[in-house]
Amino acid sequence: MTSEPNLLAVIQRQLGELNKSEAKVAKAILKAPEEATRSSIASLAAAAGVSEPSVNRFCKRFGASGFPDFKLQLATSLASGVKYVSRAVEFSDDINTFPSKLFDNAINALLTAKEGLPLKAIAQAVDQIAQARRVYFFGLGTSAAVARDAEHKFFRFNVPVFTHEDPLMQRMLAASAGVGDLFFFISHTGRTKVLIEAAEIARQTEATVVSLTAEGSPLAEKSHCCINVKVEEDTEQYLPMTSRLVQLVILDVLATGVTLRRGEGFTPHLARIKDSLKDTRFPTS
Amino acid sequence: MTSEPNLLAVIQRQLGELNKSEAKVAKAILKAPEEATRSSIASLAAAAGVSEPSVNRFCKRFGASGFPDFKLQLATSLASGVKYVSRAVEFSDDINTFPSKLFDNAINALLTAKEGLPLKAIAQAVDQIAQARRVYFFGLGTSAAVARDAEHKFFRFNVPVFTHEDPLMQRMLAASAGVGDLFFFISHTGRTKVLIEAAEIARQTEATVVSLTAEGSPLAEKSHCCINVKVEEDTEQYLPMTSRLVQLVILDVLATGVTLRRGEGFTPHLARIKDSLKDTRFPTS
DNA sequence: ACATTATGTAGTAAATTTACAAAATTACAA
DNA sequence: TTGTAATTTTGTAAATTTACTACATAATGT
Repeated sequence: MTSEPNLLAVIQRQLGELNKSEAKVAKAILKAPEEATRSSIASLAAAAGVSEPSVNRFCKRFGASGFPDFKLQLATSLASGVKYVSRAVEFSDDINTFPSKLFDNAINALLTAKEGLPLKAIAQAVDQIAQARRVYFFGLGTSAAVARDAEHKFFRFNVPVFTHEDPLMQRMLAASAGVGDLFFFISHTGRTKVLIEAAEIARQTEATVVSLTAEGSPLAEKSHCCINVKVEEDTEQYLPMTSRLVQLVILDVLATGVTLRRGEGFTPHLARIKDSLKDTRFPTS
Repeated sequence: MTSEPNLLAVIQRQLGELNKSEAKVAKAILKAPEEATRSSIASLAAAAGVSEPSVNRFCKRFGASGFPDFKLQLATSLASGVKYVSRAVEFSDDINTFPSKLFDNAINALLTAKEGLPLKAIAQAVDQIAQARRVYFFGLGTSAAVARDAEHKFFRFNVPVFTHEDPLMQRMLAASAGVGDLFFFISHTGRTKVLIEAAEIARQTEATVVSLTAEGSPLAEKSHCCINVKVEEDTEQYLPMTSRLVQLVILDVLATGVTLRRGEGFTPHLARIKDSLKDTRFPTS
């Protein structure tokens, strides 16, 4: 399978090297690519003002086996290239439009994050968490909720986890850290002063510092291991919505990674925790 | 433009409602989707063991104008890179496979949720939150973290918000509620006893009870307004991962809804809060 | 003016769709 | 239950649309 990233770009680039009728076809496609994927060879030929075989030859020139194959490649190219463009919510939006927009943005953020996952850093973090004697999840503001979620999740893996939203507690805990302690900092911007200070303090001990934050940020620089999240979010104008979703999924990934490392023998332990919750719930009818 | 984001997920979901030969076609496609986009109607019919018109009817059932159009939609759907059907992580997975699986599952959950958004309930909830004198977000376990996130978010809208993870506090607050108070319960299963009890207590006062939980659950029944989340998650075997993501986005939707109701005049207020955080961060270099 | 390349015409093969008939399923009454 | 009518489902065959090939003509360059 050809892994050309964007067929349209390729066509655009080769425009000069094409002969007259091929160029006509190219222009017609570049003008209305979506439409081209839906039209027949006859209608595209008409739109370009050339004959059908010319269109066919054009397709073959670009590596397709024929017109249908070309349409397919074009469609895939359009889908992966355009994706869902993040759309900002406007004041003119109503109940029928803005919820979908927010969902689209969320989905888009996850798609983007998935493509650029820092697998190496993740694997390293999994190792460090699995080996840690104690894990502290620290975050502030929105990231505090993420830290809380992480606590719940990792707790089930028999890892002694702690969370604190209070910056002073975070500092004190960081100061009294030692070998086997792991400090996991969560921050979208990586620029929150008090959090960076706590990381700095932890760094002066023998503890391990891991962070889930923006690449190249002050927080990232203080860390032994940094998991970079690439989420383009206009934090200046809007509240952080999508970044914390990505953070949560990455924490799921880390938790899952730790479980996988433990192997199948660990599942009974999870089942036991599950059972302990049984009596707190009404049974399913 | 058809706004179906993921054709394969739709097919997967409707599998039960299809008749025999349509189901055969569906299975053949789900088994080898990539191949289906490249094959002719004849070969796909052969692969599925049905006649050509059956394949054609199948395509039309899913909103396509015919087989070629269907192939196109399928191709676009595949191009987005999401592996449609939620796939469980296996112990044989490694760092290269399981992170993508988790992301795919998360994306899928959001896609599915987006399709079946209970807009009416959401609009109603927005109304009630906007009118409330005080809003309490209650959740336990994983949902406590979601409640905490909601608190952070709504706080910015000048709505007096409160969260408590302690079931006893939740009961006491519920008991002393009055007109203008709104209790927002968050629970994936809707079957957590102590939470339902708190909802029951709140219901006996003049407060409004809203819940974000499973349809038809005991908690939903106690509520004036229930936002149903349709997330098929094997909570018995795995930990809830995707449901809380959906919950978070829905809370974003609610918060956005409240902002939109307030109108443009409210933006300065948000800007002020934003500014108050300025000094806590290192400036961007 | 010749060779070469480019383009179009017309015919052919293939693929898709439609119309209709047979088969299977369901609903209902005896 | 069992048989029968109504309905739905499925397949066959013909019609139509679509794409491709071979060849002829036109354009271009030498």
